Amino acid sequence: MHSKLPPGRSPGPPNPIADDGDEAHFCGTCAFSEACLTVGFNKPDLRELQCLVEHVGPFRAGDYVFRAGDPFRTIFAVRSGTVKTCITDKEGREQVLGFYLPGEVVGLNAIYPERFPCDAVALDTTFFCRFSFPAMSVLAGRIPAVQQHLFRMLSKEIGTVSSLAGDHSADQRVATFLLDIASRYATLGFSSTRFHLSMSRGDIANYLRLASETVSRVLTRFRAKNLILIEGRELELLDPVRLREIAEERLPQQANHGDGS
Amino acid sequence: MHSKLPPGRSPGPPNPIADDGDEAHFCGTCAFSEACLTVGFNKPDLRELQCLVEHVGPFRAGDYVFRAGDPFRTIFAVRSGTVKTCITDKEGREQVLGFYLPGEVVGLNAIYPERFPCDAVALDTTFFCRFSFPAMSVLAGRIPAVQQHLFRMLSKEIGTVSSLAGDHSADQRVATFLLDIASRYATLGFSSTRFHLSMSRGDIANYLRLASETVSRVLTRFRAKNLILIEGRELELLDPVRLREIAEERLPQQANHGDGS
DNA sequence: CGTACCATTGATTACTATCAACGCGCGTGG
DNA sequence: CCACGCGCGTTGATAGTAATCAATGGTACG
Repeated sequence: MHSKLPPGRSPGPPNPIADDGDEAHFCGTCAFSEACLTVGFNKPDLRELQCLVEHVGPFRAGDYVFRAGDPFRTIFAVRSGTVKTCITDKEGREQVLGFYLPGEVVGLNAIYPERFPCDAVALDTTFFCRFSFPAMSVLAGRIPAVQQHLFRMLSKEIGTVSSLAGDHSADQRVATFLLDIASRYATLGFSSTRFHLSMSRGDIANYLRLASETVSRVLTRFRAKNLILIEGRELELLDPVRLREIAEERLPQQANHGDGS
Repeated sequence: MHSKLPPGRSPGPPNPIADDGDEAHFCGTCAFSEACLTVGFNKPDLRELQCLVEHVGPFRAGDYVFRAGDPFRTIFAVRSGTVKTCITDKEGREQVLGFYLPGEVVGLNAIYPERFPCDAVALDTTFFCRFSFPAMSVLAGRIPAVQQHLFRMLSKEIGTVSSLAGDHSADQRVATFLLDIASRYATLGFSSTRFHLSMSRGDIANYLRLASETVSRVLTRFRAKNLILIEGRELELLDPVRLREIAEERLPQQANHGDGS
């Protein structure tokens, strides 16, 4: 189980894991569980899904799962651990595109270019279910639930990426980020108020288009306001309601004097 | 040129249009042309594609094509005109998510939520091919080329949205935007150096996460450097190479005095 | 012919990046 | 065992880019 986190991982809460599946069954939290359940675990169709999946890992923190430019053949569903995707421009500057938690699928943005447009890097010790995309496409042609699931995942990813689009203050971005991660852990059945951040401040900052110092300062400020408890990468959300307000507030400074007009 | 634009549109430069299709044929520039051509124009399969498409329009500038919250049933391929998608938060502030030119498809981000997550607003007089998504899914199950095309469009949209992600200077953002629009017009077979911007400065600014004053200033600066000619919404790229450099340069601070040199 | 919106330009503000220094934990190697 | 280096995170001081506030001219439209 999680008991043996390979490198003498210091104390701290165990890492969420989604490995209730085995050779014969998919993980309950797997990105494809819905499709599988719809189809039914015992039908021959499922056997085919089983055949086109491969369990890979472990990847250690810092390992590349794939690299920008690699030919696209497979998509990766995270079983346990965390992944970041990022592009590196020619000057060597990195741009974090996203983080993927257990049950989420990495690599969908590679279908169109037919090459991975970004790197994927493990942040934790990470395991995947690897699916052959061509095989899955064929299956999708025969099983509407699989096809629909792929469409939905792709569409969802568009929405996820768009949500970063707005021009928000540093406070708003950080609050939104914390709540987003929390809700994704909640989906996995883990605590939505207490969890471990697998990524560094630098990665968070990069993802949010901020400087890492700014992220540090915002977190310090949130802690001072008793909105969160944070120690290293261990986080507890003390006031999610207020965080939500911060994330959504639109008026950076409401110096509302009598603008009653 | 493109013979008959249905409603007698007032003066002004002709708007790029992609309506070489008719009842029996799809537009050559249509987002689905590839799928159609792969299948073959004369096969029975294509007849089904024809059956699930509907030509709708015209929409006038400012008209809503769909609104956030509307139930999702159809996707829209732009035949002619331009569309912006945007979300409006509860305080009434708008956030532009994207612009869609002829041949591009609007609405793919609605598959997952099963409702449109954003508004779509015509910026021009605009016509669409409207596709029933459930019907198209069924067809995709039988015609691999159609399914593949949907996957590719979805994946491509993820990449498009991600490209806004980076933290770039105002100059970089504007240069990137101009080149992106130019290349998309080029794909349509129109000039890639001279075209009409259908959207206001405010929309561009909003899309790029800038203030409209900033966009104005950048454009003025680009004109002063002889990188572009711009008059109202008529634009000519005089030095796409240099614009590309600006879009990609990494060091914001370059004390360029003798630029024109 | 007035109203409203768009675009441009100027002056000022302010948010966040940048530069800099320091503490801390950890692995390495003397 | 302890010195050392290194990456990470925090905090402080300063500066710069773009937002905001403000005013003007142009243009479409009723």
